[in-house]
Order: sequence, then structure tokens, then C-alpha cells
Amino acid sequence: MRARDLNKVELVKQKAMELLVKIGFEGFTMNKLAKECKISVATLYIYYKDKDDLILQVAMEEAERMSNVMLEDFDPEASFEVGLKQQWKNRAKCMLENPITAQFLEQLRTSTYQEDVYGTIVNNFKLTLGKFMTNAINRGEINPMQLEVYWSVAFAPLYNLVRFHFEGRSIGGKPFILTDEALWGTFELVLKALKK
Amino acid sequence: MRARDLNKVELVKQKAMELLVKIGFEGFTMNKLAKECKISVATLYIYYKDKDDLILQVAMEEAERMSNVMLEDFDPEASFEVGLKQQWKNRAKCMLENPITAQFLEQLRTSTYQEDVYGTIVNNFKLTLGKFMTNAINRGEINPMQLEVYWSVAFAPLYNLVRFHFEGRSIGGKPFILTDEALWGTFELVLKALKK
DNA sequence: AATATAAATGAATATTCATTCATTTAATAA
DNA sequence: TTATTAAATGAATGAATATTCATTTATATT
Repeated sequence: MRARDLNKVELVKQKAMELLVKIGFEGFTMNKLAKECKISVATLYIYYKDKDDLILQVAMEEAERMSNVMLEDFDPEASFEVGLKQQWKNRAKCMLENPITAQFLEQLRTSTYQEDVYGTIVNNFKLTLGKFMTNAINRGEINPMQLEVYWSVAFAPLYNLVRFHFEGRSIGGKPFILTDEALWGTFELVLKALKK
Repeated sequence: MRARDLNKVELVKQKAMELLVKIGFEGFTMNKLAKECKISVATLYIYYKDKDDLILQVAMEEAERMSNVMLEDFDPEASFEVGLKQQWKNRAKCMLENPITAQFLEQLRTSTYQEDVYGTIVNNFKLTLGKFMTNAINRGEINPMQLEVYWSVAFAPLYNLVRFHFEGRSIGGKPFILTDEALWGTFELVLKALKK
């Protein structure tokens, strides 16, 4: 018996994300992916049933992996300020250390694959987050609000900064680099918005 | 001479966006679009040079149209609170009244077309916004910060709420509807974050 | 070392898709 | 009304793309 080359499997996953981020769904093909990996296109069909299966499996694995990292050292019983800061730390680290994956998952959001990925994976993740917000409300640390409002104020600015960082130019003409100063300065603003 | 049917041209534009939003770049084809419009594919090639040209032209026209609406009644010399409120009003109205266009332009952001669209159109728009922020800083209404930080705190929560609204389910299982209350409640939070 | 077995492959095949072409249709201008 | 002209079309065409297949290759087991 010949064993499957796990490095090759991993390579396929990485290159698939790279290629999708680089040329978008509109340009992505199985042949390009195979060429990029320097393997036969037939090999892709040993690993995956078809193109959809490939994209979906890669997406699910990465979404799961990333959401696990995002919960590291996070305690939903922690105080609001400490908990939120930990969330920012995890999310920023996670995205900045995995730029391809982060951009790939972002890209998924406006594709037909979104539903399958987000429907299944991210659920206990959401529960933890909801519990954290409810705790903060019950303790009187923040005012009552809808979870969607909370999420939008608490995290959308962070995701947006990271996006500007990846795009490298954002609004003005000059490249934007997300420094620690900018990151934590923004965090303070968000904290100010949410705290009573 | 036979005149071009402008209703048909408009129909193509609308259906193109609808289809792209519905089935993503990965599923979009010229034949599907033609069928959707109940016209011949060949007609598409009278209006547009090729597929890229079609997507790009539709995108540019819509991006320009939307960014014009977003600046209606906006005065970069207005006070910070008044100006930001007007921006929120315009953007919310614009996206909620043009859901397809809004989602289509969102989708573009993670495609290869992004560069061409955003590079050209949105520039004087950005200048106006930058001027408004600088004014607010000079008047001492807000603290000095990078334009990217400002944008991320001032608008990312709004865009995120609208996205949740379109997705219709967002975080929890129940559908999320963006009410006026949620919208303006969030605005107050953002204002609190930014004002000195 | 020999065998067995799945991995891996290069070269098809089959399908989908963008694009073109030969005609027809409708509207304008004469 | 007729001639003219571009719009509009249905049916190709050919290129790109997903997928399969007949072989070969490598490795674990005996």
C-alpha cells in the first residue's frame, strides 16, 4: 500500500486558497491549481470529489481552525474589558498570521459556499460570544443591545482595519500598515463606545 | 436606423447584478444572463465587448451612481455630529433602497475587478471624506487619528449591520431586521466612540 | 525480495462557456 | 412607401474547463 502524501494534500489546500485570493472565483480552475502545485490535475480528484467539494472542504477546515484559535484563552466569564481585549488580540493575531486564510474566508462570504460553511461550523463559537455579551449586560458593564449591534460595534472596525492592511492602500493613496498603535488605539475607541 | 432598446440595456444591467449576487462569480455565465433577460446572448455582445467589459461597466456605473447619492446634502464643513449623521442617513438609505447594487458592489471587493473600479471612481469621494475628518480634528471635535482608523470606527459598524440585514440571519438563528432604532442606536455608540 | 494496493500521473473525453456569424427585424430618414 | 442601417437573434464554433481513464509508481506488508 502506498500512503497518501500528506504534504501534497496540505500544499493543495494552501495553493487553492492562494490562487482564489489572487485571481478570484471568476478565474479559478482545477487545471491552474494543479499547475500551481506542480501535480497532475487527476490527483486533485483523488483528494476531492469535484471542484465544489474541494473549495468547500478547504473552507470548512480553515473556518474551523480559525474559529478555534479565536477562542484561545478566552473566558466568557471574564470582565467585559478583559474579555473584549482578549478577543481583539486573538482575532488580530489570527488574521495577521494567516493572511491568505483570512482573505479567503472573507471572499467566501459573498459566494454560494458561504451558507454551507457558516451554517455548520461557527455555531458554538457564536454561543460563547452571545454568553459573553449577556454576562456583560447582566453585570451592568454595558447597556442592553442586540447581539448584531454589539458585534458590529465591537468587531467590524477591527475587521475593517485588517482589510485596509491587506489591501495595502485603503482610502488614501499611501499604503496603510496596521501598527500596534493603530490597533489598540482603535480598541480604546470601541471600548469607549460600548462601556457604560 | 433602428434605435437601441434602452429598457433592454437597463434590464441587462439589473439582471447581471441580480444574478451575480444570487449565484456568485463562480456560477455567472453570459448564457445564463441572456436567458434571465429573455434575450439572445449575441445581444449582450452588441452592448458590451466581452464578459469582463460587461461586469466592469456595470460596476463602474453603479459605483459612481451610489457614491453620488452618498454625498447628497453632505457638507464637509458641517459640524462633526451633523455631518456624520448625514453620512449615515445617506449610506443607510442608499444601501437599503438598492439592496442588489449594494451587495453586488460588496462582492466586487473580493474580486479581480475591484482594482479597476475603485481606482478610478471613488477618488473625489474620498477627498471629501478626508476633508470632513480633518475639519473635525482642527475644530477639536474629535482627536487626531489616521483616516483608516476613522473610517473603520465611523462606518464599518453601519456596513456590518446592513450586511446582517441582507443576510437575514447574521449571528443567531433568527432573522435580523435593521430597524431605525437599531440603526440610530448604533450611530449614538459610534458618536460616543469618536467625540472628544 | 515479491506482492498487493492505493497514489499519482499524462493523456484523453466530455461538457460548458465565451464569442462569432449569417440572417432577420424594426425603426428612422428619404 | 421604400431604402437604409443598426439592433436583435438562433444557431454555430471553438476554446476553456471539469472530469475520467488506462497506466505507471511508490510503499507498506508478507
